[in-house]
Amino acid sequence: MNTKDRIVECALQLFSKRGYSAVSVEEIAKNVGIKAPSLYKHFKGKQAILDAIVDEMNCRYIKTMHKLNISGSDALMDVSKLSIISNEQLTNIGKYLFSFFIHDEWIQQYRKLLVLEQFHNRDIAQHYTNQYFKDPLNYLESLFSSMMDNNQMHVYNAKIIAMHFYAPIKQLIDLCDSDAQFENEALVLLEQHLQQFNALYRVEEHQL
Amino acid sequence: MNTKDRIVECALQLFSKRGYSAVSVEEIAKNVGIKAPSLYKHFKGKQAILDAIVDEMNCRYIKTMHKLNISGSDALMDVSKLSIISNEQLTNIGKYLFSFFIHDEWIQQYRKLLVLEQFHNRDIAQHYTNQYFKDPLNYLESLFSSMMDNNQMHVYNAKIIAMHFYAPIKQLIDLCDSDAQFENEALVLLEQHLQQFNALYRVEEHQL
DNA sequence: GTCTATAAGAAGATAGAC
DNA sequence: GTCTATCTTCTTATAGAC
Repeated sequence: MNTKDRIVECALQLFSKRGYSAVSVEEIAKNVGIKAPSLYKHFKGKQAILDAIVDEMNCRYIKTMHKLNISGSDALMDVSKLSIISNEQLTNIGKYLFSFFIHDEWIQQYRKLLVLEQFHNRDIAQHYTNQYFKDPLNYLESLFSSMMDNNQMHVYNAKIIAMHFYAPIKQLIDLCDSDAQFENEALVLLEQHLQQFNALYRVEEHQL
Repeated sequence: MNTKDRIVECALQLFSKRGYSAVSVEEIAKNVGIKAPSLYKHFKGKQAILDAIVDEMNCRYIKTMHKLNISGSDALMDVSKLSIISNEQLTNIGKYLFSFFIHDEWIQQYRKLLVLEQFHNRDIAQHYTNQYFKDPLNYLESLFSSMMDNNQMHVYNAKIIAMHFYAPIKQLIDLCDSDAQFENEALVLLEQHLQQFNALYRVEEHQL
């Protein structure tokens, strides 16, 4: 990997733990393995590194969303392509969401960065709410909407069903971010949550 | 109010928006209306101000929890004192939780501080997970447990019911923290969430 | 592109007058 | 308790050699 990318990587790692202002340029350089002044050949300044991180991760996010919506995926499939979604498939969507957000190191570090900078940076607050609230909820709302149309789910407010599906998942993610040791417990709760969600909302499969 | 308390108040206000390390002692002093060196007559240093905030707010939290559990309250009542909880009372518990967390300025600022410092400070991470995850979930779990015992709720996993009740509320709080303008929309979603929760989980009232 | 040297300023903290 | 003056260290950033 070239030096510029290594700077972005190291900076993200440090920013995600302690926040932008608590990390010095010298510390970033040290982690990369160069001296601080060398870093200024790659970036105009400290702020430019943060901007590059946000641009890079935002770009990756858009690409990922594009992939998931167009070409499908193991778990997050195009809503319009599926007529019937089994309980197991729905459970897998929940598990996939959780482990994707938790186990991709870049995703996790960038989410932590968004959390730490959200209150004094409007753009970052916007990225955070879009990526971790509005976009997933909109996706799930349309998924559950079409499932209700096909008599696969009991009829309720689709937006609220989406919240009931997603909010517990996001809560478990937040807990893991705050304490990585919680993950094992989170996996059990995730499984139980998804089972109970199916029991509450799904029209029983033998009735289909 | 004395100067020491004003320092704590101003520091919390600033820390909650930009985080501990982005705020200078001079800036805190300026907000209080004194010069930076005067501040050192009240606190040993910057870190001592943060420690005082955490101690103070932790103390308030314990007192509040004590009140709610012993002497009861309009909305969050002692579980053991109530034999029957109506749909409306349950809805009020949810609304009270939300507006208490959102509208008390100290509570909101302290929550934001906990969020901003959680990833590099174990004590703060602990306070955050206790106050915003474990404690409310434990309270609700025992509430729903006793309601199931009394045939007021359909029988499911009480821990998961608690998550289904609380996670959407916490999610709406997080969204309001990130964007205060979201509050009106959040109130609508909160109402719909609580209604749907009752519809899903509660044994219908005329059956009692 | 990386280094050493260094400027320029900010930040935490102290001394001592009032 | 508050102030002015000051110290020291840290931090961002630049200049210029290699």
